[in-house]
Amino acid sequence: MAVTIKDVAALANVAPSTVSRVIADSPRISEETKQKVKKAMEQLGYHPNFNARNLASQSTKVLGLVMPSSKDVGFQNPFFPTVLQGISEGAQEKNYALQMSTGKSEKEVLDAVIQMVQGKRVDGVILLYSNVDDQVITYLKEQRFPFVLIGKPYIDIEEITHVDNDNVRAAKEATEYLIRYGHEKIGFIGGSPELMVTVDRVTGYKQALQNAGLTIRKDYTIHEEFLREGGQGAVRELMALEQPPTALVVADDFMTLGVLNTLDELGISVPEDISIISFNNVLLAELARPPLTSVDINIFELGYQASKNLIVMVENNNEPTKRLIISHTIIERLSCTKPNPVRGLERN
Amino acid sequence: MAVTIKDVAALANVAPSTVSRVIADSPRISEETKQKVKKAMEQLGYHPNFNARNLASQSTKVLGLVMPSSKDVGFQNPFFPTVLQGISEGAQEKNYALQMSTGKSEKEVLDAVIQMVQGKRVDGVILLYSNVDDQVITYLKEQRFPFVLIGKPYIDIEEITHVDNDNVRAAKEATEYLIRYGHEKIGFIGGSPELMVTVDRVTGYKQALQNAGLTIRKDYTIHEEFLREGGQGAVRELMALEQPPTALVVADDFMTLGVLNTLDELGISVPEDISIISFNNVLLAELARPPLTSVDINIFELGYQASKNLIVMVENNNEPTKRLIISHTIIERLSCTKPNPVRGLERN
DNA sequence: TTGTAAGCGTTATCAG
DNA sequence: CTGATAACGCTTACAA
Repeated sequence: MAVTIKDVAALANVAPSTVSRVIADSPRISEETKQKVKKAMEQLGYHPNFNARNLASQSTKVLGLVMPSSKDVGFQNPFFPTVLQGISEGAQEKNYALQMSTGKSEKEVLDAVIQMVQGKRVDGVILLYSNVDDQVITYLKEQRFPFVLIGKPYIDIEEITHVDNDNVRAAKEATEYLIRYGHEKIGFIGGSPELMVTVDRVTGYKQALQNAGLTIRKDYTIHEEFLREGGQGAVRELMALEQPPTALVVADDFMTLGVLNTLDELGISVPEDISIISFNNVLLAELARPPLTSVDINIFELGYQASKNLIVMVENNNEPTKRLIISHTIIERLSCTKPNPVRGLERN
Repeated sequence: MAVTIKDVAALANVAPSTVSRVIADSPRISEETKQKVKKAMEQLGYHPNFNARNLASQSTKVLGLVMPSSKDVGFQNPFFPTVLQGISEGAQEKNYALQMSTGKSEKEVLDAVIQMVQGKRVDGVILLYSNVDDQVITYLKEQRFPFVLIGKPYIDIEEITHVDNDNVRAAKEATEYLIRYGHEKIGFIGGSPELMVTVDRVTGYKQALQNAGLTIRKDYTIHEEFLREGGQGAVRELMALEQPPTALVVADDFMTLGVLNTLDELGISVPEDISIISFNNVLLAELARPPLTSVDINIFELGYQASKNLIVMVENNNEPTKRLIISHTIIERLSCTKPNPVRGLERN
């Protein structure tokens, strides 16, 4: 059917192995035949068959991507397209392809991963999320299969290569940013406490309060099951307190959108009545009303470093496990200002 | 290294070919040996090697996904995660895997596709976008390689299997919806006129106006290069007209977010001063302020049907080209109401 | 520097 | 119904 290495060999008057060497850009081959072969490949429009190559070389030049189960609303988070871009760029640079594995349930996801790995479809795997007590991680470790996690592992942190932000520091700085504005009653709204990001960000938030000598009120920290309905009640509760916060740290831009809505319904305006700083700095942050002051966590870079490093792990066997910390920056926009004294007293 | 078909054969006391038949669930094989072999596979923890299988069978059970070049802002549109979910589900049902191809420029994307196809990495391809004069389509057609397009092709519409909405009807209905509220001055904001979606939606918008006997004003139709800065100027211009529209048809929820912002800056409120109906009904539409009345185009289904149909094309050679139209529905929320008579006069 | 030949793990074609 | 055996297209010792 298609043109194979043999056809090229025949046309160039060399052995198939020579052609193979040219493809691999082997050093020990004369410039002359190299050119001759290349010309023949050109002429015939030759493209190597990956399946054959993979089979022979026992590797695929493909990275597997494990997404959260698709029923997860988090899937809709603009975080994913961006991290994908980063991964994709890192992979492309080294000529790796990307294979996605998804599933409707956690079990389906695990099965898909097993197929990928055992079927030798991929050389390594990137996990785009991390659940508590994750089966996939357990499996991958047990198989000693190369993988990197984007985010922070729950367990065996020293044994799992991962790329993450310093989320506690980021949250600490975000909170301090509000404190510098003079806020003392600062609330925290985050996602499921089962997510490490949430845990880290709450920690940082509390550290900042503590350092500043502010009291940490338990009723100031709430967890919504990610936006939508969830947000409504939570924010309402928070604002109905006798001493409602004058500023909010919200763990995710997308979530902030929901918070903004509820606030609007309550007739509370941002930043006049309440300041908000949030996280991730996705395109949305810029488009929100008001534009959000947000901690840019460099999503693209998270993905880029993940694939970059996975590839070294794959290519140099026995790479040490690493922890890569991506930097963050606070992007100032219009959602923060000084506390409103009037509003602060209003309910005393 | 790993356990192969031979090991299974040895343990089960049959020939490798028999094992292969069991895997393929061949009908002509005794229930007895089938069980025997299955037990052996179980016992050894056997998993077929896809590379070997692909090589021998000349097919991969993998579908290729072609995304727009990643520098494209459109990449950030929440449209993608959703359509991916649909594609993924259709693929999973038939045990197909998904391989992504991306690139920073159009050329890189084309190269990636060529690699996929020539390298026999995939059995078919799904295009998640369609550019005018697209190289990828040209290439795929020329190779007679199975592919389906999500959206509407620019050319050779009868020869390209695609799944799309009836965007002109959808836009017509959306516009009529506004007309029914009593609006007569209706503007249209859409993306690049190089995109078929935009073209179709403008067409539908104009049809509705015409049918209703309303004049089609040229200065009422504007195209922004997708949100952000673009939106600003355009919306301002529109609202600065002597007779500014009292309602807007906006071609994309994400874009509407930008429009909403500019409107807010201008002190124009939705829907009191101006009504807006938009398209896609992504999660964002629900979260916007006010919640957006939006045409639900069934994004998931677009993806689902795309992979479903691509798989039949791949498996039954010579399937006829099809055009699949996915239904749409207007989801009413709070961004539309009757025209505000006061505002209408204000500038006369 | 280049050629020969033995795999890589399956599937597919024939026989039996 | 099952077993040999030849592909599939490429890589990689081992020779030359």
